[in-house]
Amino acid sequence: MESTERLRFAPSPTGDLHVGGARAALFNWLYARKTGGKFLLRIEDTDSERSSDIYLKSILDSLTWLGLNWDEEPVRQSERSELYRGAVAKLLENGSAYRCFCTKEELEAERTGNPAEMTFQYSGKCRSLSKEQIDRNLKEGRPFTVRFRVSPGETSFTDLVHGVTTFNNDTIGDFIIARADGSPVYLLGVAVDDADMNITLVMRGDDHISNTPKQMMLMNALGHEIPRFCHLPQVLGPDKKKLSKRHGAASVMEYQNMGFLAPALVNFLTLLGWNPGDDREKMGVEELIQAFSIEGIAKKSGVFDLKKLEWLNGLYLNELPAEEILTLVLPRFIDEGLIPPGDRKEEREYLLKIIHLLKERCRVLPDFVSQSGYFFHAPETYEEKGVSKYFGNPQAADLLDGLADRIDAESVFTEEAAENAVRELAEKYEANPGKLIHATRLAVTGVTYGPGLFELLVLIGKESVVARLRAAARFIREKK
RNA sequence: GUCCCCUUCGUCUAGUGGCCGAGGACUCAAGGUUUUCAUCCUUGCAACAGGAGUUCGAUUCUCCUAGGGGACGCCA
Repeated sequence: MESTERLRFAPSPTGDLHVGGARAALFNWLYARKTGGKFLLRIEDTDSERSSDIYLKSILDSLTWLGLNWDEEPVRQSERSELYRGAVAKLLENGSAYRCFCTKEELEAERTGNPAEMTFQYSGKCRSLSKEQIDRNLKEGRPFTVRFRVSPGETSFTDLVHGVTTFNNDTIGDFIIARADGSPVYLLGVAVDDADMNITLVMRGDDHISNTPKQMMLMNALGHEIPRFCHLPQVLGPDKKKLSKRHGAASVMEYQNMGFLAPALVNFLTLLGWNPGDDREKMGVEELIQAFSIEGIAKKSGVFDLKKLEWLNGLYLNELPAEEILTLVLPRFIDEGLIPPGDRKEEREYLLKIIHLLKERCRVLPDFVSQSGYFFHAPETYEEKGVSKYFGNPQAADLLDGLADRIDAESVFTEEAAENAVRELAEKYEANPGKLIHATRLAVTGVTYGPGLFELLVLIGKESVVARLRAAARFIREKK
């Protein structure tokens, strides 16, 4: 059962965990868990300008929230500069790399030199500098970067989802592997670390396909074994462009805030670009691990369909015990000022009852808050289309007042009592019980939809119900 | 511009030469259930990018075209 498979997710802490990144992490994790291998984390923070620990923490928090636990201490590239320096020295020594003294300005000129061509490939100007020239430049203290010397030929690999992919090396310019300040650039870090961490399978977004030959060249030059590669399709926005903030929410944290459940997001993200081979849609994490396979990964990039996520989330929400929902929504009720801060037993019990009534009507967490205002205060307005439908009848005011009196006289206010009260009253006035039910709902909640009326009334309580019925009756009379 | 990748309903997808007059799911529409809404159930709308081949037979194989995406940085 124990396998030697080692996978990694390598985020760079320059922002919150992106949905696309999360999906890549998830696939790596699923495969590792499926095969009994290891899921490792590597923090690619070689760009000190843009990296920050705040984002690092945010990314780790999101991974944890999703349930993607990692196996070894995360590797931080910013802490391993000696390793990269050694690799650069080795490459310089064996002739695989060379110093490039071109300034940024010179390179810029090279680029804009032939705008029609748009070919951003380094000319190779410093490729064959003589030893004397190099020594002279060094002595003068001229800054330099280190470039990899791409040799002719072609580089090809068998991608686990795309099959054999081949690149002509002529189309790959000599690329920089170390900056003027000596720090390593992404390509070098990846090659060195994937080897050092004994990664057996590199699984990442397919926007990295064209980086693959470069990394292979580096690993070859360094004498490392080449891992297998598996490139995942991209996650797109509705406009078919890479998912980004423009599309609304692009980070895991935003979806968390929007009230989605982690298992629902995990389920949804797995199904985006992968399928079990049968018609299953709702799959728990264990089930996903069981069913996951590289063969099921799609080549085509997929559009993130928020509607489907909401549907799936609704399914998960529906089967979540009310107690757990309570823990999740309590802060939201407090934020909305519906209940005072703190966690008192009385409020918990009240909320629990509300959750029971609302549960199957909600798709995301905020729905619980937005649909339950009337459990805390009398409606301020009445839904317009309901008013014309149920409050238009001149008899309506009398009915509501009558119901208020009837309920007020009730000693124990139960669902049965409430139902009897409504039905008896309707009979007395020779009115349609359905009509009275609707009018009562509107009077008490202000809206025309919601949970069963009688359970609703009991939960709101006799006193409030009576007051609201009378207020509505007054509203109807004043309206005329 | 060069290179790489991709192309089945609006969206996620099944389909690996005949089982496809293309299946499922989300969305949408209609109906049923429900005191309302939601749930649930039923039904419906809706796709093989185009063109050449190969073959007795192409959604499935090959080529071309078109379209989309990605990469090309002292970012990752």
